Amino acid sequence: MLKLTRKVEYALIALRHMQDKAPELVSSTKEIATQYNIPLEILAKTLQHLAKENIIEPINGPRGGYRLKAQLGNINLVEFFERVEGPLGLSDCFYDSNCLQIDYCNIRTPIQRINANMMSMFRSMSVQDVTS
Amino acid sequence: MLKLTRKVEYALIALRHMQDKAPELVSSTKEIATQYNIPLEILAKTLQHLAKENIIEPINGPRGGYRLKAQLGNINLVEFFERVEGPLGLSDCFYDSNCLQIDYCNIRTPIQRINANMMSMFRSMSVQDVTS
DNA sequence: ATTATATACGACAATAATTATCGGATATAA
DNA sequence: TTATATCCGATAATTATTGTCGTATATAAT
Repeated sequence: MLKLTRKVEYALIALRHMQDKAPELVSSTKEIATQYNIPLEILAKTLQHLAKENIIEPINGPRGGYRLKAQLGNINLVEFFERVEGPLGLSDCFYDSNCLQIDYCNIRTPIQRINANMMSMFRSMSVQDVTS
Repeated sequence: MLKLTRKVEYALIALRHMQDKAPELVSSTKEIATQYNIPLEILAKTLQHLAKENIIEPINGPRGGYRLKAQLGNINLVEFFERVEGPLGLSDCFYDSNCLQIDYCNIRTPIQRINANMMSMFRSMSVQDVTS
């Protein structure tokens, strides 16, 4: 409960890895997977996803890989989580409503309040706060 | 990702239900399950758990059920979540360490910082903030 | 005492979410 | 032309969550 997914963790590890290099240098999936002991194929998917989101830039071919494209300081953590994993919320009744309790639920409003607190906490931090 | 479990939600629904009654009145599992459309057996387990945790008091036999025992204002949400679901954290490397990345991980410290923020946010609210 | 209704609880099953794998395609530097 | 890299859909395995079943125990009402 209340955990990050591996995908998000792998994404952050990779971004921090790239951030630690000079900006023009390229990091390959294999290089990152090896260094941090991450399954290659999963990391590959994750990086492809980040590339589609224009957070990193892919370089094809041999000696290719990825390098940072977006300003990590401009992406807050709610935005980042949602771009990597989709809609965010303590309960899914906040963005999707096939919940059996929804018609009678007596905690929806208070949970929504707590959810707002959580969101605003994550929104107050940027990806760069994790990668520096 | 970052969701509450149903078990926690059911527990909060039940606690709020009890809180809405005069303190000496008893609520049965069936009554709550019916009213909020919660699977009876699961709710039963959840309430047994809350009883073991001394958060509610069981009354056996016909016309039995449960009523509040603890002061909900004195239980903060981190404590509550942990008493219902066990150890809490954005990643499980904070309380259990068979993570393949742990030796090389470059985001452990920053994630721990964010985790601390999240904890302190949840610690600043009590169960009563949800049930009132 | 007997019965009906309630909690107690271990074992198990189903479902859903997450994590991981496979196969083959395209791009490009050497 | 070849080797190395990204790209990407389909699928499999694993784990976590959610739900079910069967049976035991407690007790109020009759």
